[in-house]
Amino acid sequence: MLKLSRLTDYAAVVMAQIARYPEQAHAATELADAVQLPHPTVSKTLKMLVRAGLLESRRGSLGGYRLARPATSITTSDIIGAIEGPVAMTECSHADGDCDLVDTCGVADNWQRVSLAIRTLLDSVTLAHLAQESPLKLPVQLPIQSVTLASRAEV
Amino acid sequence: MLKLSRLTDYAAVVMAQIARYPEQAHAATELADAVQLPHPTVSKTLKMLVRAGLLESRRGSLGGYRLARPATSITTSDIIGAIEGPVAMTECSHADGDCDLVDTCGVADNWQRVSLAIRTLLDSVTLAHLAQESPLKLPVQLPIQSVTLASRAEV
DNA sequence: TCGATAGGGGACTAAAATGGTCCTCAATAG
DNA sequence: CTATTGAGGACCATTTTAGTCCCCTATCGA
Repeated sequence: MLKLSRLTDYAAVVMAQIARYPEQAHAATELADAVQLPHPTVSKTLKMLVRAGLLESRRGSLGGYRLARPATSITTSDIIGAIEGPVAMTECSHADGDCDLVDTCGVADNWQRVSLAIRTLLDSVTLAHLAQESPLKLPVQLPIQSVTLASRAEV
Repeated sequence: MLKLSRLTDYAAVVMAQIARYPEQAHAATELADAVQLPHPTVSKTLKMLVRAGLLESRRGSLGGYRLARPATSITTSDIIGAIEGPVAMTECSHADGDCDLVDTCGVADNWQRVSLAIRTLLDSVTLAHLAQESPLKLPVQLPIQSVTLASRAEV
């Protein structure tokens, strides 16, 4: 299904929630409540986001989480990467490719390109986009159409 | 990581192998050998591809597998779908969305759009592309860049 | 200085998905 | 009739994922 893990999903929701009120610090409890998810799980997710450098945390009574940088410069790719590790469709599409089938496979190169295209796409959608109430309809969808035509025409 | 399952990877490799010699029928054993993967696993993969309607099979001594339609009209999306089920990034991005968090989530719409964009991308890359020895360098990659600009400019 | 409020780190478990193997049955060609 | 080749499904081992919990540390304010 090429699906995101559930935690990644949570991460996106939580990040979006924070992004909507960037000024204040958000406690894990508060977020869990706002988002209707069990506190320990949300907490775990938040920790991962901190470790990835997307959130900053502050302990103590007035503590909580806030964005480490503006929502416009946090990408979906960053969020996915924070929870699942770097985006890579196939074994061999990360740098230290150690797939011993490269010879017989004959598909590696092209997969890597597809992978790259997806990464680029995910890089182009920011947290600011996600957090927007109004859906980002055309901006993403329309230009993609031209890709379809372009690459189809090539063959 | 947003990774394909290993079986999907195998499927792509095997399909590409078949696509390179579309005239003949390919026995599972032959394919397993060509691709350097254990026979039972390859066999399983082939069965799945048949059930998804991407391959046609024929039993008996001169039997084997061949493409159900030309390589140009089989997409990577089809292949992924055959093994992992329909491409959908989030729980709620398939039709029968039954996520009870839609209200508090506030991100669903946009994820669905990202999902759609990826699906569109995967639809635009065909088996013929994959099977090509020479990588499809620019066709896919360049137009995507314009997506980046387009959607960034929008926010 | 103390205590209440928050997060940090990591261990641990249960459940599910994945990968891989195997066995028996059915179809086809010669 | 027999050798070949796929269909279908059971089965198991391993890994991944999700979720919980506990104990420690930092910060604020009384």
